[in-house]
Amino acid sequence: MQDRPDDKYSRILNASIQVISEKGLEKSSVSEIVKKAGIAQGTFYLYFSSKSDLVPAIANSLLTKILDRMKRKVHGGESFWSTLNVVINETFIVTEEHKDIIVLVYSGLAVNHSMEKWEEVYRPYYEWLEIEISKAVQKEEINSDINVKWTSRTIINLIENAAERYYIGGEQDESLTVYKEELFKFIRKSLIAG
Amino acid sequence: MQDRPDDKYSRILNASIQVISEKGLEKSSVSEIVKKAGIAQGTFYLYFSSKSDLVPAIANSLLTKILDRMKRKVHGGESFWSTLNVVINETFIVTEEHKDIIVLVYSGLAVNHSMEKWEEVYRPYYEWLEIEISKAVQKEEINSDINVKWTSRTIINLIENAAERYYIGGEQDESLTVYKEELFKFIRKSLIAG
Amino acid sequence: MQDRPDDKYSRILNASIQVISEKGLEKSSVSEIVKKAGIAQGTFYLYFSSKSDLVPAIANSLLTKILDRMKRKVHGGESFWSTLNVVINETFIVTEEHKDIIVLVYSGLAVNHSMEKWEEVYRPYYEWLEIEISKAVQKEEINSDINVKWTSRTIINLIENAAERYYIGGEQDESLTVYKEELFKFIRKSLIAG
Amino acid sequence: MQDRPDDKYSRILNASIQVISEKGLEKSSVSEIVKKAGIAQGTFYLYFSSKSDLVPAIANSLLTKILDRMKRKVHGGESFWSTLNVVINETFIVTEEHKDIIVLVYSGLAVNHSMEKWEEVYRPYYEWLEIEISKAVQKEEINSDINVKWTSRTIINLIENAAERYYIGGEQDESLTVYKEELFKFIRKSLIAG
DNA sequence: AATGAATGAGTATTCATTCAT
DNA sequence: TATGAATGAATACTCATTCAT
Repeated sequence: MQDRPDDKYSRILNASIQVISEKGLEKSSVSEIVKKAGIAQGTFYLYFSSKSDLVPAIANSLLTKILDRMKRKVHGGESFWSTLNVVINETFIVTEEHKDIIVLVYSGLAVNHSMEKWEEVYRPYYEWLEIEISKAVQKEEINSDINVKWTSRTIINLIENAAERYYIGGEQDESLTVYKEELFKFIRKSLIAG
Repeated sequence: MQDRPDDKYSRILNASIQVISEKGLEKSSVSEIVKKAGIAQGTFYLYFSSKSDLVPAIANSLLTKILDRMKRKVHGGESFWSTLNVVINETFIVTEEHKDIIVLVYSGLAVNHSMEKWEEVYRPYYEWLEIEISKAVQKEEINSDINVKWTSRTIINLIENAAERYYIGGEQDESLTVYKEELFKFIRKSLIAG
Repeated sequence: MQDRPDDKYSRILNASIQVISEKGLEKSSVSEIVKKAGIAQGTFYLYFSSKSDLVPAIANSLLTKILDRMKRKVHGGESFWSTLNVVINETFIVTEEHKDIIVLVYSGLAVNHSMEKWEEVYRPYYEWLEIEISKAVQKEEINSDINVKWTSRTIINLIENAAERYYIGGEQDESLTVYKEELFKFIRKSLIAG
Repeated sequence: MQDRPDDKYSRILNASIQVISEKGLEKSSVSEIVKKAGIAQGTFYLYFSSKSDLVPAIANSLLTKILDRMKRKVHGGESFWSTLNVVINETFIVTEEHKDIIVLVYSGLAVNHSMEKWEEVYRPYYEWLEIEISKAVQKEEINSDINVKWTSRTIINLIENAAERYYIGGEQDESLTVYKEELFKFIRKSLIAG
């Protein structure tokens, strides 16, 4: 992972996302990825130490994208409930766009027993929400009797799971709006002072 | 999958769980599984159509186990909150016991694009909780203003995720008791009438 | 091979011909053959000692069929040239009917290094034509200056090859009638006294 | 197939011919071939797409060899009968030398349903003889009342078959010289004007 | 004679990775 | 940096054959 991926790095990453979206990780070969990226076989290993090194890079890329979108929509003055809606909406949008690869991202790290990577990749996202929650506690929008860290992670997982179930699991009995409202209500009731 | 797995089927399944727990699915070989099961290579294919056919079978085995444990502890007279505690406790117990394979189960089905299997395997569990929730609604223990089906699935996912984060993600900043209480409170607040 | 194949033997043989015609020998499995024959796996080995034992049996079946057809059309009084036409016609008819398996028969025996079987299977056919040729020599229809045994085998091979080239090799530039006439002329010129 | 096979291609091809001559195609393993060729397993697949891809390559190699030998002995001034003798002699020589693999070549293409390859491989040989026959027709050495294309193919098949029967089928009742003379006479009588 | 569950040897092919250029 | 030819380890799966019933 590099902060400023040069051209080749990005080309590999994008080619990976395309190929892996189509065939899944196991059935994707490095040779197909480099072919799509337009580089030589050996060049791959100048940017990634192995094929499985792609997974955290993809995860990072996607989570960075999600977090950037959220930050761009949240400016600081609004209520926490507005922020929560942003989190829900953006998660659903990105999950829909990347549904073929997002399961890999959400779970693939775990499957490969690389928990440290998982933690590392998710940390900025978790921490950003922790801050938002803390501010909401201070503003007394939500109950002070909660564990901020635990709540941050639980909410993120809850929203991700709901989006997955909706787009990937095919749980589309209701309209998207109703589905997201149900989710919003569920979380809100848990958090509000009462 | 068979309701009454005969001896060979069970031996393969148990051997698979052992081997896959140790090495993960990809690094587990059929030859190692059959060696541990004490059967011939070809016999494997009389009971499973392929190596990946093991995943839903293991998932089914684990979920059946969890559900059986829950049903044994829930008798019908108790409050929903008591039932919810059983669900939380049993999920945490089985997750701890099978933590090396449970991520595979929760995510492997999705990764292999076998959503139908996922739905099929989870259905009895989802439906059982739906009934419990419906009863609680009738008893006015929980808010009638909820979508029972959606709530059932969300609660199960929420609890599974929390247990995973605790045992697999290493999110053990607090005592298990406190952690589970946090979870119970979070769900309870979402459900109670108010 | 049995002179009076009982019911099961015939069912296996016919199933083999069907399956092998479709997929070729190597890709045909005993399990598929027995399935089509409607018998148990083990029963196959009561009638054939191995899978490759099928090839000479099929060859024998086909050559017996060809020879029977020829004998039925040749009664003894006609000229050798009439007999030659029968041989050509019947070879072409059976080659067309069994084109998917006949290459296997003509060459498969040789490929499996089982020359003795080949000789054994072809012998009745070769010998029948030797007798016809000898009679033609005596009737001074054909040149006495030939090696009867060699000629018999050469003619049979020549006709078989021409039929193969026509139906299997796709050498169908001309009409079938013209093609067979070319063949007839070629052989006749070689044989006639002059 | 390449016109200028590089070193590795040739080494694989020669190793294949040796191994397959000994054990036949089915019982020859790629691992044995690469071992004999002194290259890595994977390298095989850089030059041949599969094991069965060897068959047309071997066929091409052998037919090229036969045709080269013939062309070297035929200079253009001689009579067609001299050329025919060259064709017979060289076919017998190469058949003897490669008797363990030549049946595979003559029949393997056909067995594998790869008629196009067969046609492609044989074409230069067929065409060369067509030209020789045409010249003989012009010189009035042979009957003008023949189909040149058909005759070319028939003669080649006839000679190949005779050589096979002699060396592989064990049809060695007479001396080689007498056997070849019988063959020469048979063809000559068919062709000469009369 | 017939069965069919069980066997286990056998192998083509893939592909991540390396390294000489 | 970049290449891509070469490597060779690694394995799921097939299927002819057996044998207890």
